[in-house]
Amino acid sequence: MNRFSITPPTDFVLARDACSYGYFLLAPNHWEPRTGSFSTVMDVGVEGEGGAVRVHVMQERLAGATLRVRLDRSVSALEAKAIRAGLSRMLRLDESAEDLAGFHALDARFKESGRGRLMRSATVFEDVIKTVTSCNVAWPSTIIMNRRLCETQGKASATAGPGCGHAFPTAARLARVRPASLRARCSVGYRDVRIVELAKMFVRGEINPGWLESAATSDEAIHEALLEWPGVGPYAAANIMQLLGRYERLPLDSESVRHGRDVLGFKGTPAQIMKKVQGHFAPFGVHRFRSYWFEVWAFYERKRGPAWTWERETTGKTFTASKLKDEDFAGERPPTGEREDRSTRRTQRAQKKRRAGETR
DNA sequence: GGTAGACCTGGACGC
DNA sequence: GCGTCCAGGTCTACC
Repeated sequence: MNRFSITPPTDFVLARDACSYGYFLLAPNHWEPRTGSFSTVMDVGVEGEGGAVRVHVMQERLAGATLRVRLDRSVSALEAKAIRAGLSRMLRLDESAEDLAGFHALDARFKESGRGRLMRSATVFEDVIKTVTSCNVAWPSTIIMNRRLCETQGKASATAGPGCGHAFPTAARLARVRPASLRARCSVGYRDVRIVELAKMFVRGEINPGWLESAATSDEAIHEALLEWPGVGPYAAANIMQLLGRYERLPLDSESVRHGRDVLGFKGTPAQIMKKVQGHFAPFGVHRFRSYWFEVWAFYERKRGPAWTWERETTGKTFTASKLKDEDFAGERPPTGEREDRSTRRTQRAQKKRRAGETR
């Protein structure tokens, strides 16, 4: 079998729902704007055996239309089942139109566009590592880290194709890598030890995806557990929770401060603005991350056009707080005073450093 | 509990 | 072309 079809939820639109979160721009995923098709590479075989599979998904431009899935090699029924499960997780095919109605009832702004699903990875492990690679780094570096993780540690697909030709590495694979090797080959920097340790925790069963994805597990229990993991702080924990489909916590970062200040008009220190952003989205209750995210996403789309037109190597690399802040958008240019503040702070730091050197 | 500084990389910037 | 600075979230030491 090298092709099959999937019946998605009645309101599912591939271009909208796949291009709904930054991970659609990260390897091994690839969105092709010209054809409106999504592809990825999945490692569905037994560890050490067989190659990865390139998976290509298309849909007619019609909500709820059948998803046509094409593979670059023939797969067994078991492998096909794993590919279906992976795609279902990535594209949130388990979230029906009725499920999203609850969100739209709380936040009617996104009812017309139908926004509600957030693209994620095929496995919890990949979501966790992708989150760690997005911490304390500009977005272009996250793109590089994920590409190199796939190219150097992931299983190769049988054929060449668009984007990365390798699957995302499994936990078993990353648990065996020396941290120094990961740092040298994948540019992950000090995250090397944390990534390998997380992989080992998955392999040893100390992190149990089943427990994390079980509806019986409380948000509080998961949040508490996540904060114990290496490389996972408040931002990463909240982000992993939204990837698990738990939208009540906001992963607030520097980008949230930019949004609070530039779009919502909040004033104050970054900490004060974050508090105001928290309060602003509180009325959206269990869906507050969706409200927050699609508001941010709408801002990006006003700047760069619809997400389904973005390409990883061009538009996709321009999403950094500093780039968005410094751009000369009509009516949204940062106040001159702020630019002067940045320049002044830089000069003051240089002076402080020089003084420190003189007193040594 | 709050704060300062180190961690590491790619990109921006000044010379 | 080279050197320096900056942004980014987590972690640890210290008060």
